[in-house]
Amino acid sequence: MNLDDAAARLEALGNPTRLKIYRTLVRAGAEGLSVGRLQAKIGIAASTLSHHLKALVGVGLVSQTREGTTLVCHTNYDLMRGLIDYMLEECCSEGTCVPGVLPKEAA
Amino acid sequence: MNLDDAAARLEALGNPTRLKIYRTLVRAGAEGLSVGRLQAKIGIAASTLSHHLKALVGVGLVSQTREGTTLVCHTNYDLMRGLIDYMLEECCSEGTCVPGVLPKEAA
DNA sequence: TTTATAATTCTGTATTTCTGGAAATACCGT
DNA sequence: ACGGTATTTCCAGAAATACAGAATTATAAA
Repeated sequence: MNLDDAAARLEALGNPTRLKIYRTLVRAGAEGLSVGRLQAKIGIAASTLSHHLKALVGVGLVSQTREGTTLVCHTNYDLMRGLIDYMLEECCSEGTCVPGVLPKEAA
Repeated sequence: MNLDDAAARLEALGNPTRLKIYRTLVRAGAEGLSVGRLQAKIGIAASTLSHHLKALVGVGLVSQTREGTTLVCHTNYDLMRGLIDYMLEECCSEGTCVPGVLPKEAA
């Protein structure tokens, strides 16, 4: 993952409403959650939720599968793990965050 | 760390310029980097850099100590570690991201 | 084809963000 | 106090974001 992709994903998560959406989807587990159920849980206008979901889907953190008229949303664990790895490798240093993790381009 | 604080910090890192600033500071190591040296490395206007630094300092990810006329910037590893822990605990689930990590409010 | 449900897109408004030049401030040496 | 270097604040414009009501599309059932 490069810096721009990481920044885009951090930005997507860097909004309280979107972070809440993402966390709610994580807690829904493997079966995911439909947009409608998500709206009921979060309590925001459908159009607003749709915009936020579009942002999360756009950076790959969330994926959607259609089941009839309903759209089911899932979190993409691999991508989240990749993002966390990026932060550990690029934004931590010399074991100060996690023992054994070294920056790739250390001085 | 609560959701709003996490979101604020993710937002601070969710800008390519600020993420680059943060990563540059991490790579500078324990001695940190002055604002001037940072500007030379990043190559943006001083006022722009100052705005971005203010954002990073505001959420606690970066701290500054004055040494004469120069301001030296340091990353706050503890806070970054706390942010990563938040993501692992709240945004991953059932060992899918990291084995052994469970959400606090699992169904 | 009509009806109903689910979700998105359209539209508009208010607010915020990003950027950097110019001016102001902070600190130090003389 | 003065001069010089370092950094911030002030200001403004362009662009992006957040929000939500209204209209539209997508899908399925009758």
